[in-house]
Amino acid sequence: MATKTNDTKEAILLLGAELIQQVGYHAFSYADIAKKLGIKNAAVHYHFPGKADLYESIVDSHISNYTKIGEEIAQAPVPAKAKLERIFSRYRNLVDSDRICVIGAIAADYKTLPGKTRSKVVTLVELVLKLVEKTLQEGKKNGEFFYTASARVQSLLIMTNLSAGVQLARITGKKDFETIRLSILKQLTG
Amino acid sequence: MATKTNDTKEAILLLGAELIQQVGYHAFSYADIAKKLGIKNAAVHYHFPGKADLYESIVDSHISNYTKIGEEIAQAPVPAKAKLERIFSRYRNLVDSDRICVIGAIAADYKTLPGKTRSKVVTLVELVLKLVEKTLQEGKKNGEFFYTASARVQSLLIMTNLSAGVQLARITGKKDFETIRLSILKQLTG
DNA sequence: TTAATTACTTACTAATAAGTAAGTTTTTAG
DNA sequence: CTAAAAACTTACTTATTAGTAAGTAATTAA
Repeated sequence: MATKTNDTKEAILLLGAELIQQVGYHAFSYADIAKKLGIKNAAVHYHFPGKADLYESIVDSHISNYTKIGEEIAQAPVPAKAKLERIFSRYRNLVDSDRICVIGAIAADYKTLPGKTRSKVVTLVELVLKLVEKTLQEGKKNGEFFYTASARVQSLLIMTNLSAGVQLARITGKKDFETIRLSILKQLTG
Repeated sequence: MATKTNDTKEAILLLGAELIQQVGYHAFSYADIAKKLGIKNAAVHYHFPGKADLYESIVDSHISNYTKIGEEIAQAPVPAKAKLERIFSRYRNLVDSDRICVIGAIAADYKTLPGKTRSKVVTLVELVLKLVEKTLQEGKKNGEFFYTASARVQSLLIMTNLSAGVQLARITGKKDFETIRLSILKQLTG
């Protein structure tokens, strides 16, 4: 039962995330959102009183998305490589849609965010790192993956490759992201 | 012969870079700069007519800094590891001064930058990547470094580790950056 | 020493920002 | 069908933004 309200709220949330990832938190306004959605400024404030509330909801929705992915991945009877590629493909989509990852976007704005928002961001980051860490462990156990560092450290290395990879792709081109993505997998699979 | 002008202009440039790296391009104003330096708003506009001019000058100064480092490194009779660590220490300093790297900061704001500025950014990025690439090649030749990918790809991987590493450190703490930094060196030196 | 150039300040503007109070329309539940 | 709750719009306010025009002070060069 999708009410009109939920549609509008959801649309604001999606557009907000898009803008944060495309131009950054401080480079768009509620007026931009209102204009694009054909609603009035105050309607955005109705759903998200302050810009920080919008930000927080975006982080929340990412937390719930990655939680869901984590649950699905835990049980899925597929190779660890396929599981990892599911996360990789999310990053490739970012490159294609002119975005950077939420975590990278947030890191840039981090010093201007309220404390409450910050702690949710920490949750999100740890969630993603853990997800990759577990997949790496699974792959090693399987004999699919080879790496010498700890799974946690390897997760840090891979996620920083991906996160900065999409950022770099903005500047030097999409090909560099593909290069990075493929060489991570190559190194991992020996 | 450091005139008063050069002092002011240089101070604006340094503070501008600090702010871009700390809070991002759209989260500070000329008024912020003026206030901190004890000058008037219009004085900032005198030296850098538009905010984009300031941005461009900051990129320019980074280009000249890295060009200088490149020249020094090319001739220095020190191990490749020491040369690489010089770049690494720049990134460690960022973490300690609550900044992210210029390239990462710029990547976040990239879509809002004018074309002229963008092309300078490309120059800067390629410069840094090339610098690391050459150092990696030298280290491999020396027998100091071990890596299987091409030097260019290895440079991409290391620079994305560092760039996103300082960003991650904002969120999950400084220790994660140290972990990343040390494991890059460990993997490289076998 | 004086004329010109450089480095500013004062005093604005026009645009846009986030946010709110009060009223209106729409939806939903009984 | 109706009342009340939800989802808006209209119409503001206050603050801040980037930027400029015109004037003044300081430095430099002839």
